[in-house]
Amino acid sequence: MPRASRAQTEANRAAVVRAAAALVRERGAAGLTLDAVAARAGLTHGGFYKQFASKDALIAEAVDEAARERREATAAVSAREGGRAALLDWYLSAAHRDAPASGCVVAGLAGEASVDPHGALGDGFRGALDDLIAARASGTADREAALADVALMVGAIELARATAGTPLSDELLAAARARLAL
Amino acid sequence: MPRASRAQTEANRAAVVRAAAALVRERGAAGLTLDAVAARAGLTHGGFYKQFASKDALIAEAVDEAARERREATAAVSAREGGRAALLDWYLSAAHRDAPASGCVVAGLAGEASVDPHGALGDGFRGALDDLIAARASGTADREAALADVALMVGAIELARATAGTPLSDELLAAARARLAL
DNA sequence: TGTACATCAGTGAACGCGCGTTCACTGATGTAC
DNA sequence: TGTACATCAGTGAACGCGCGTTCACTGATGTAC
Repeated sequence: MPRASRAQTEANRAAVVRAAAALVRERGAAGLTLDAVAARAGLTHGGFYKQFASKDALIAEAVDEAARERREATAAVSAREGGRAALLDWYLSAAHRDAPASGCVVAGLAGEASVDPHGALGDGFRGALDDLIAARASGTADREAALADVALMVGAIELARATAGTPLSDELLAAARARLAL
Repeated sequence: MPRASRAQTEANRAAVVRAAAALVRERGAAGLTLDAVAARAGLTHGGFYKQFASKDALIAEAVDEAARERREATAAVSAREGGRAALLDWYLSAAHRDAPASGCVVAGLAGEASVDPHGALGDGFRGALDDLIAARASGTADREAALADVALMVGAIELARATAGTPLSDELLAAARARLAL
């Protein structure tokens, strides 16, 4: 399958970024392989460097893409009546726990970002974290409370994922919901 | 430096486990290399398989060792007057944020455990998490509150590490302290 | 509009490095007498 | 207690695999006329 059209080329590039945005949340930046990304986008890995400077450059774009996807979904929910509560319900749900690939990028990458804050994903991660804080703080003036809320949300879902399949997992999500519903 | 005495052999093995317990918290299980562990223990990596079945076996021991170290330190603090508050003060301190190698193993490995709950560190991680929950719950009957507290503690320190060097990092720790001091 | 040709996106294979794992070797330790 | 010898912890080098990166090649796309 030689030379694709310009439109196809652009579509392929976007598909690669979207595939990477999913995989980086599911497996982390270190666990993401170019082969897996290309396969998910329906391509082979050989042409990768025609479109991207390096794996790190893709990671950076992927984190931004994941943040953008999530920002749009969050904006839609937050705008509704009772948006703050609905956002929480989703964030601390079993569905979100079980689908990291389409979930919050902050939750998916917090561990890696904490180990290597200056890595390829650092800047994008911090941008996404700012988004999440802003989303939680929207409609309130209490930034300190929003910060604690976000830390709780991220910690709860990460621990719930680490204990998935055990009773503790659901308990953690329920405890976080109870705390934040106050 | 050929054949070491039995006492030396035992000391070397323990040094390797302690080195791994520090490095696994600092760099994660995937970021830990046998070369780095051996060097930190004052050895070369060649003799590694005389003592351990695999890297994964070392990881499992290292996580348990890290949990043990932390349990002892925690027990000492918790036993004191105002132990619960003192534990929090340490956990959410800049010192703890900046020294992951000697810090809480749950905070250090939550990200990796959430991405790969069935990996080499999964069981040890969950054991350490149970310890942390028990430490926080000690003296209270409210398990649900303890679960939310732990999720907040872990989330706050992870996000603080990911943002280390920015004002947000200290803000996150302060917000978590304020929330838990209630 | 059609034709000739240059471009270049994607393929599949190869390269090179890092790191887990293995191995031949050394010589002090530990044991048998 | 001393001597002879087998054991084996640790060394340094090598092996092999995974994966990021590079490259020669293909043939449809895009352009010049």
